[in-house]
Amino acid sequence: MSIETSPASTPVWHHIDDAECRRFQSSVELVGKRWSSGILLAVAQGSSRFSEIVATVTGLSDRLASQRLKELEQAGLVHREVIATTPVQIHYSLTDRGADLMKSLQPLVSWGQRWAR
Amino acid sequence: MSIETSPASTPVWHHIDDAECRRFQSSVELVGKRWSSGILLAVAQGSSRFSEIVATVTGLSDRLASQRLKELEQAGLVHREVIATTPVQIHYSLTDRGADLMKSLQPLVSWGQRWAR
DNA sequence: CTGGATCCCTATCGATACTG
DNA sequence: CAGTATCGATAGGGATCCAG
Repeated sequence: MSIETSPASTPVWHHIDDAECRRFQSSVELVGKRWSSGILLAVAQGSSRFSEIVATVTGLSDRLASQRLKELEQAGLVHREVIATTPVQIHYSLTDRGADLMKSLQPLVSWGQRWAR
Repeated sequence: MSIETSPASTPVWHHIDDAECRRFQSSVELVGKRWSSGILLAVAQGSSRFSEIVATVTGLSDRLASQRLKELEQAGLVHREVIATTPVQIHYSLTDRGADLMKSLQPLVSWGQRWAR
């Protein structure tokens, strides 16, 4: 699956693979869910504790933070580590997969810059 | 706003700009909405007529196609052209901005390939 | 501190029917 | 052909309270 734009021409579709298409779609839908990108950015930034993430992402509630983190963990993007202190500490971090995703999202950031109004 | 991963280390946050962050978030949320990516891919592929898009994107209904296309048009990603024939024909195409978006999404496709299970 | 459970409200969806 | 209108069902979200 790839898309190319030749100069002064229309985009061209080169190859479609259904499974790949679904993977792409589910990825972009997860990341596109409300708060997901904010949480990923916060974690990428260095926020590791639950309350830290909630504080970093403006407007994010406990409930949604919990829910999204669970989804992101299930998707293998975020790693959850329990540290047996009292009280218990939880550390969140990006998995390799998650970190690679963030790098793959960088062109999208640049796109936003290029076309800023 | 940029994210980097140094070898064998954790991702590093270099710079945050709130406006840029919101732009990024709203972009990814629009593209991440159900059917959006499918529609964009269909149009990038060459589907230009309304019914063609609906037929190309499996499971997409008239109503949602209409709604998403309106959103994508408002976001400046898709161009809608009315051709005064009888009956009237509508042609959809990617704007330059939309085509550039699709190119910026390519690393995400590659990411999906790299981490396919 | 890190969430889980509940309530309740709104947005969104799919299906169906209809129009210029 | 290219949508719009309407409706009931469902999912998502905020607020609040509670627990290990």
